[in-house]
This record gives sequence, C-alpha cells and structure tokens, in this order.
Amino acid sequence: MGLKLDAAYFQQSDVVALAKDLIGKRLVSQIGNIRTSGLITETEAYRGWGDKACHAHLQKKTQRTAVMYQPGGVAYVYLCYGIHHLFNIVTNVKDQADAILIRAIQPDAGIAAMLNRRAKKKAEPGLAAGPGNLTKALGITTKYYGHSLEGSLLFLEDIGLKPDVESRTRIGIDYAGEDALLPWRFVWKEKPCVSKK
DNA sequence: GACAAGATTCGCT
DNA sequence: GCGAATCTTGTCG
Repeated sequence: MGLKLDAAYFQQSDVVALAKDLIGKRLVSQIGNIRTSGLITETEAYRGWGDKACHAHLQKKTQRTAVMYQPGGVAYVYLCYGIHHLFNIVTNVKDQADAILIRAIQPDAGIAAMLNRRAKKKAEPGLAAGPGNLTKALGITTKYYGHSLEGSLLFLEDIGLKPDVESRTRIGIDYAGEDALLPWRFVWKEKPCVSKK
C-alpha cells in the first residue's frame, strides 16, 4: 500500500510541475465494490489562466467548469463527443481553475474487472491507455463529477516510484491555437504511451 | 428552444 | 488515414 495523497498535495500552485509529479503515482478506484488501480503513465496540465485549451480559461465560469474553481483535490469528469468520459484532477487553490487530465494508466489491480468493463478477453497494453479508455476501465462516470479525492471511492497513492518523465506537446486541442504547442503533456519513458496521432 | 462543436475511439477503405 | 458514432454543453435567436 502506498501513501494516500491529500488535498494539500493537489493544492500546490504549479499545475505543470504537479502534472509531471503525478507520473508513477497509483490511481485507485473502488467502484461497484470492485477495486481497480493502475500507475499513471501519461498526464496533461490545463491552466485556467492564460491557457486557451482549458475549458475554464480567462476565468470563464460555466456549469460544467464550476468544479475547477474549487480548491484542489476533487475530480472533474465530463463527457466528450457524447461517448467518452474524461477524468481530470482539479488542482491549485480556490478560484484558480487548474486541472490535470489523466490520459493513461498501467493497470496493476482489478484487471479482470477492467477487461469486463471494456468487453475484452485478454490483457493488452491499451487496456487503460487513452482518456476515454481509462475512465471506462476504472468505471469512472460523470457521477463522480466534483467527487473528493480524499474519499474512499476514488483516490491516489504515492508508492515511492520516481520514473523518468518526458515532456511532450498536448494532443487533440488544435482549436487552442498556439497554446496547443505548450509542452504540458508528460509521459513515463519506456512505457507504452497513448498518442495515436 | 435550436444548433454547432468537442481534452476521443473504433472500424473500414 | 478518414469518417462516423453520440450527447452534453455553450452560444445565439
């Protein structure tokens, strides 16, 4: 078992550094009485201030982004393309709309449940790789929008790993113009990563 | 109240 | 490599 990350950890002010630090942490979900978990292998940072790719940029406050203004340590889950749930971790203090998108994990517990949720039979590298696949494997839905990461259903653990991290440009946000070029995506070296593009 | 677009994925050409 | 699937959210009338 690792050390559970608390709100103080998520309330650090540098969301980019935090996104990098999350690589190698363990993401645990205890949903439907099934415990599934995996090590985070890819993240992306989104900053509320000065980042056009963020849903809450320029202090834009809507029903969907409201939770991003909460103090760090809660989940921001939303539906994309009407099909995929995307899981983010809200960071920084109140009114700083920063968040980190978890793009991929390497499953390490509850793999059978993940296979079941994804309707697959054999374990494969892409089981929980990709923001949409990841939430499906872990059973995360919009039901967990605004859910605290200090609870027992959904949380993160530091298991003492210090992986080699590589920074890349973000993906799938071409509409953000020049901000799409920021090197705010972080991947775990020598792990199979997510990007298809 | 209607319409366009999206932090994606999968299947087919 | 390209396009469909699919529905919530935000913007406009």
